[in-house]
Amino acid sequence: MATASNDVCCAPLGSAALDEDQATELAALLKVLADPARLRLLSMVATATDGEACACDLVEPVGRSQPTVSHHLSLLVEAGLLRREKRGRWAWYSVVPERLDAIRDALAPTGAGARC
Amino acid sequence: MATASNDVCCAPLGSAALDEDQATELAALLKVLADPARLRLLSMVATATDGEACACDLVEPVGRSQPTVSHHLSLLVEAGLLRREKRGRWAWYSVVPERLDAIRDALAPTGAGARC
DNA sequence: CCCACATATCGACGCTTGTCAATGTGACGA
DNA sequence: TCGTCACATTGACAAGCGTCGATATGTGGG
Repeated sequence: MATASNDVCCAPLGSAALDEDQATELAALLKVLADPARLRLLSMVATATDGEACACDLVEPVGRSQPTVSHHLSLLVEAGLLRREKRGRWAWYSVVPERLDAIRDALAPTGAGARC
Repeated sequence: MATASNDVCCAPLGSAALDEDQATELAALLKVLADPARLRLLSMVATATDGEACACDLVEPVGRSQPTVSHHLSLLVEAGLLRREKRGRWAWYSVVPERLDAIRDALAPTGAGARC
């Protein structure tokens, strides 16, 4: 439920004080990033060749159990930061750069770029 | 203890896969941001006139008790995101823009700017 | 001095979350 | 069809965190 219907865009921190709803939405997105395992998974996918990585290649290097990795990947997908594509019995993940850009813009001191 | 000795700089997500230590450090910093009350406090200080705000003017609009607000402000200061200056019996807070920039750079897809 | 005020600290409470072992669900190959 | 492999889901547990009331600390005014 509530599968990344969010659009954090257009709310730079320095342009206007956030109300409770905006803050809750942005906090929820940042909370997904604020975990070592998920940051590592995201960076591993981001730096993978061809821009995508198979889940089977992520479990061992991240140093967590397979269910834990699957759980983190699901959170990243649900937050719109990763895209999942099943091929046969493997799951391939790729980054959604726009989503990361939206976060960075939300943290901008000024009115952000011409994105909005 | 460990009062913001961090320098998250120079580790863009998309340039190389983060190791456990880098990920833990960046996650700790993001975790401070990933809370509605702290995001609101940060944005209120950022948009305040003269770039600084008195704690007494933050308690009521943020809708939390005074001890809770004080706690969140302390976390933001400890993370290096806010600067605290005591004047008489009041505490004035101002943002540390470089710190926010460092976070945004760490989330950059490429090798970031010429900051490093 | 003593009191009022602004802020910080303490102690406690529920809720959230990261983690794993065990199990479920499909997809391929023999 | 059966077994194996890749991945997701479930259930449970400990640790962390946001919150508040009560209290401590420190500052200025009368």
